[in-house]
Amino acid sequence: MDDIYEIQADVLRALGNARRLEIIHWLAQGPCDVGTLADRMAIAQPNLSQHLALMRSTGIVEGERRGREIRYRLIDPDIVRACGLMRGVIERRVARLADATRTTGSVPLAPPHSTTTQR
Amino acid sequence: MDDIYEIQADVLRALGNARRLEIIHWLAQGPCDVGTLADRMAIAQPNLSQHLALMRSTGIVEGERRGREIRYRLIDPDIVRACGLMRGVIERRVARLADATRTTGSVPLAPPHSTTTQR
DNA sequence: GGCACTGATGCGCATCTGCGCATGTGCGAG
DNA sequence: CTCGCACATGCGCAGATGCGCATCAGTGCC
Repeated sequence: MDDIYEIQADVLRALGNARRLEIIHWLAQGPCDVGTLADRMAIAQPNLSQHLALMRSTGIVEGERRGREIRYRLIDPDIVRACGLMRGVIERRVARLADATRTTGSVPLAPPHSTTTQR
Repeated sequence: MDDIYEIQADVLRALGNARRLEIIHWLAQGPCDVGTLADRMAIAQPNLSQHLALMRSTGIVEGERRGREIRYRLIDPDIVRACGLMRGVIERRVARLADATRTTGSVPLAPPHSTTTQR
């Protein structure tokens, strides 16, 4: 009755990856097969398939056979809306950071966990 | 100009954890100090501090000293809205799964990656 | 000053993730 | 039936995550 958090965390973890966010970005513009997606994203096909498998298992996307290709599509449009909200949050945060940096002349918070400079 | 996905992934990863979702749940009902939060969540204080530090570094929460306590609060209310959208997505998915299971008598998808039965 | 309290940080460990790589599987064409 | 194409899956490894534990740091009070 409370492990709804676990499930929600699974979905959010499935979204917490730049590659998968890019997948959502492309699928938000309409269904697409794996090959085309791999081509657009410049990503290895097995790697893409792994991401798609994960997103399938969490109920974010689903695939349907079309001849020998498989067309993937987003299941729930609210995923895109939620991502849009998140994006707004980020833009506001960046603006806030830029503002604080401009007025104080230094970075206000988060010395550890660089956040942006990863990988 | 495209690593906005990286930043967004950082935030979503920061939300992709049941403990941190619970933190958001409590903070959504008003600011709270660490001790009270640790008490409500039945979690070790150092562990809670680590979660809070991560959420601080991603700009989800912020803390302010109040005497010798520190009151944490959510920075952007849209985080809660996004989580609400996610919750709707999940409820719809669960309903869809239950429906498919009832009509077909078996689980329709995701044999691997059990999703719910982790840890 | 010393002390108690509140919170943050460092360390070590088990586990999970993401990737490249090789290989397996389902489909259509000949 | 066999071949080639489109995806999926298994394996192994480097790096990241979450936790318990001990310890450090800031604050108020005596």
